[in-house]
Amino acid sequence: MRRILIKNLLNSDHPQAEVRACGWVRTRRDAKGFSFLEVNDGSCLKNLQVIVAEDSPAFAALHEATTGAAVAIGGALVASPGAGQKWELKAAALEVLGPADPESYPLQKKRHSDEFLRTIAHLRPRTNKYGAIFRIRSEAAFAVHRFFRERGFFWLHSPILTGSDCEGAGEMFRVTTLPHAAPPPGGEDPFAADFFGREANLTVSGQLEAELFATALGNVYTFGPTFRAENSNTPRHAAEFWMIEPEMAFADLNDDMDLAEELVKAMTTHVMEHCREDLDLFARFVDKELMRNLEAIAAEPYVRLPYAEAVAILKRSGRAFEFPVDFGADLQTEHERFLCEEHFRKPVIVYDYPREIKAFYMRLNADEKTVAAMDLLVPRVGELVGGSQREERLAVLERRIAEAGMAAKPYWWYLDIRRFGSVPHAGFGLGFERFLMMATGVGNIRDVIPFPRTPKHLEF
RNA sequence: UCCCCGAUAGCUCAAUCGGCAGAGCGGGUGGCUGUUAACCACUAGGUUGUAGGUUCAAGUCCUACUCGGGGAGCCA
Repeated sequence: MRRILIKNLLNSDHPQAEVRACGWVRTRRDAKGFSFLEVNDGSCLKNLQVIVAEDSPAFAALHEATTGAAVAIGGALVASPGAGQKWELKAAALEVLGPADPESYPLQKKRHSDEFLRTIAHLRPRTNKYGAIFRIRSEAAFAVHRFFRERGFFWLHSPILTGSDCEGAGEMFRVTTLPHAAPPPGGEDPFAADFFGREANLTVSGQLEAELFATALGNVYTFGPTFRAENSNTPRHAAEFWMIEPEMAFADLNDDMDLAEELVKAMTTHVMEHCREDLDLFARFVDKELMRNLEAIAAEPYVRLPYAEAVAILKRSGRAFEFPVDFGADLQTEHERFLCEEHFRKPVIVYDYPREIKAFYMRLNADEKTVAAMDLLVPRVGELVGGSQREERLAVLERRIAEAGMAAKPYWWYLDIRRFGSVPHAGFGLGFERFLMMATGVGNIRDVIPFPRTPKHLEF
């Protein structure tokens, strides 16, 4: 008999005489004459309550059905006389597919700390909280694709391996097939004997490739893993993380801010509509304010604030910041938090940053002092989105590359786009894990990605 | 990379001034006619992160290291 997902059994609108359910035992409660098994198959947060009576053939295997064991149960889905669940499964047959030694199985019914669960990341999805996180993660990814598809964007598979060593988004991971022990002789090209015959790295961003395709397909987005070899040790950074990077042709900074706001709202709304039960767990145990915050993020317009005004607000605040606020200096974490958590109490988009503190490819504004860049800041998470209108004027871009002290030659293809049919275009990057932190209230990026990669951590 | 805090049973934590290392949960055994973070009784479980030092005596004080957490920088 084919198994039925527990999610579907629990949503049944009628009793069923013969069903088969499979899953992992969360806990067993023995009474005189029968036992209750709580079985979870990952299809939803809730467990299926299974009744195993002493006089049932299922009883023989019960002693092995301990916490963590994989079981298959055949029986009748009947209305539960007890409070707390609508349906329960009266077992006629019980098979323990994979036992779990209760002495050494590390998960117990009671709450574990996130720190401990990180050390058993292979088992943590079997807990309520992590099961919920990764169901939400899957649904949020679906929301991304749905959002862009509905708007005529094409999903661009930007490369993971890249030959450009100068994307300016942070330290890169080197990719090589050369043996460790054989450093190339001095003077020669150290990469000549390597797989690609030149330096290769893992991508830090698909933006440049997305720009190329935006000038052909119009509107595109990338959604995949990116890699940064920064020695960042914070709850908001990982060496491998997923990023969503849309790029629009014939678009300016206002279009860019509109798109970012719409995307965050659509992802939030989608998760609220499709992950109600899982989100509830976070609203109850992780962040009491969660639902109210998400409703505001999904519905209220975001503040749009030129950088110069942000600086003025911070100066007027009378707040003693650890780092002084001044035009020309980048906003510090404490400044960003003040703006969106205390002053406005909602998401804030800061735009038109001083040119000196932003990347070379951002479009120079008419004032020649600022660039058309924007950051979307959200309470608790900080920078969720960073984007800009791109510099489409060849001469200006070449000047900016020179000013940044960079060589123009490796960018020949990037500059070609400005030579042939150049158009105004804009895009941004949204950190997928940071969105998940915002959506669930989880405070550490390592807990919203299945197998976190951070400095000195590559287990699993 | 810098600053701060921490590490005691499988997990979460206690241990007063430096003086016998404990509890809850989890595990095991038994009990209980419907439980649902079940309940009741009994029970096993420890090189106090590692290495050194001070002391009659160190979980407790000192030094170094390892690991974990928080904050900062870098960013998404």
